[in-house]
Amino acid sequence: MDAGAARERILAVVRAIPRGQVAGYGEVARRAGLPGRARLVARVLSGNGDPSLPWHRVLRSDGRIALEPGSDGWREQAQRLRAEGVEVVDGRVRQPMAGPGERLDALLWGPGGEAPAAAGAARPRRKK
DNA sequence: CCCGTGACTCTAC
DNA sequence: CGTAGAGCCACGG
Repeated sequence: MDAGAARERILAVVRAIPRGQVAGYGEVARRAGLPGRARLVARVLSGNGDPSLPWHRVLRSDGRIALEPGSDGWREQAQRLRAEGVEVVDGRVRQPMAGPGERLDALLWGPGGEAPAAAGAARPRRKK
């Protein structure tokens, strides 16, 4: 698929995030059928330009806001989340996270056995 | 065409 | 919990 289609898919997934809930970049990418493109998601959000897009509901895999701490975007994202009832402490969303690969997704999108990220990640190396 | 950059992620220490 | 190292992707110089 071309980049344009991928972008649309990503935007669609982001728009589908329910109010008051959040999702990780990797999770969004996966749900958009683009495993391993978490970075692409970030790129799309950085230059979207759509005011109605709930970009603030997308966080890093560890629940932290991806933007530069203290920056305007950072503050705005935290504020928007709190406005939706999401607990944000020191740029981090309070969530009882499970293990890697499904910290945010499993809890937010349901227990429907999501496959572990394993994308863009360091592949199993055993060195030393 | 090579190289640096970044709203990313994961494994090791 | 924090840092360092290593993949991966799309883009711009």
